[in-house]
Amino acid sequence: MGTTATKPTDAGPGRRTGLERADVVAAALDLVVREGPDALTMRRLATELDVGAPTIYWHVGSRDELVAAVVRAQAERLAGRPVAGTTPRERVASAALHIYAGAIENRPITSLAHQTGTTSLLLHPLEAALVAELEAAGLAGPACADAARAILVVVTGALVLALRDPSRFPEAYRPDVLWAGAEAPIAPATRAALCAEPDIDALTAATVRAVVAHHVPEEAQ
Amino acid sequence: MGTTATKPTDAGPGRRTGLERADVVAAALDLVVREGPDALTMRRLATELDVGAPTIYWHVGSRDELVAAVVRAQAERLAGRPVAGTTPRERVASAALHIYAGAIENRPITSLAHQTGTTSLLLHPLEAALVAELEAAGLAGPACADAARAILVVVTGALVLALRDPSRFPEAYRPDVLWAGAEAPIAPATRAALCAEPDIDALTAATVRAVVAHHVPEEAQ
DNA sequence: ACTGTTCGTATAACACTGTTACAGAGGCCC
DNA sequence: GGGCCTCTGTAACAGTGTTATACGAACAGT
Repeated sequence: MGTTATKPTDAGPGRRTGLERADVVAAALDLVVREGPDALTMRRLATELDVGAPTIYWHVGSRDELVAAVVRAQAERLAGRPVAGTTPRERVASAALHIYAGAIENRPITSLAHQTGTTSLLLHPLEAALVAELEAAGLAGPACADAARAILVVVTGALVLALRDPSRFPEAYRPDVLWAGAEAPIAPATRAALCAEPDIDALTAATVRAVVAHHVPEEAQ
Repeated sequence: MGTTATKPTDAGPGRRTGLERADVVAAALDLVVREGPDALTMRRLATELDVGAPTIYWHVGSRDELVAAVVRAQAERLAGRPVAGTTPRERVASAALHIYAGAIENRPITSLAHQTGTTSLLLHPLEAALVAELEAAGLAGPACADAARAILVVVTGALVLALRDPSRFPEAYRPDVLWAGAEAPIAPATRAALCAEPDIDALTAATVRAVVAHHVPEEAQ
């Protein structure tokens, strides 16, 4: 009789699930998209994949590495968008705003990148697309790199502003409350404008265009 | 004999330490400055104050509130710096760069603000100083608020860039490695410039000035 | 067919984290 | 004295990232 039958069960130390690193990263990305950055827990992800926690570690090494891989995966998904516009300035601004929009649309992953300090990883494709357009516009070398970085700075700052969640800190520290109670002598109209919720998309677009105009020469005509 | 002598010991549930909320916040700020944002643990802070962990909660409510208070305290420390320059543009740019410099000098707290999404709390004094200078330059209402926010976006983005720590993500994702291996057709000079470590201070100063020039009219003379 | 090595996985634990339930002293007011 | 409020300690809960260990399955060599 089969004392220890060793039946081909699908649970136990020896079973192979055919899991690969890419599968783990994909599942992690999916989990973050579905349930937000805080849901990305090693045990939670392991459960999602019907696997034990150490298996995750075997495949991806550590949580930091996993997050970096997830952010990179998202960055590559964002990279494909076509650039619009006819003049060099329009095309450069378009490249910048596309990635901004893509990051906004996928809030959870962008937040994850922020929390872990990997924003620059997420935005790397933006830099690449920018560099391509900037070189097409005639820039090269350090001038080109500086222009790309300046635009990147604006997009990064805009993302921080757009993704901030005032519900996380206490009532008294909400921006509008802060402005309403500021003792500095501010004109009433200005104070009201500061208390109101900003139109971040418009602000971003205008600021990006200003910085682009500062670096990209106007088209010769 | 004193069976339960209740000697005036300085340990036990009933003792008063004279601790106040402000002390807790100050100790937390000090701890972060000395040992970095990750050292700010409720138990660690409690040990630092020679007190039990629940005492911290009694005074500050939760970690989120504590962090917000710490960031606010740092923000107020940053607010005092005098603004330099004679023309309105110079003065506005000076106010922005002062806070940028202050945030850079206190990396740990700035990182803490970043990780917890309270950057806008840290930068609020910047906004206030900016608004004062912008109004002095003749701006008011929405135009003034937009200008302040645009400049704030640049400073925020610059801080993210300046504080990123490449040692946190794996070798293959370091910016220079990424650029060296990018398959896009980039001119060699540009590629070299992208691989090099950027001069973030100079980049920030130039970008701030560009955005300031976009919002603040040139001085009538 | 037998071995031995490598791969991939599970169980169980460690050292943490934020947070809270509870109890109990000390001071205050009546 | 009694009662209340303030503050504090002990102990725990549920959760985190991570690792030591063991163990089965697949493959390689003879």
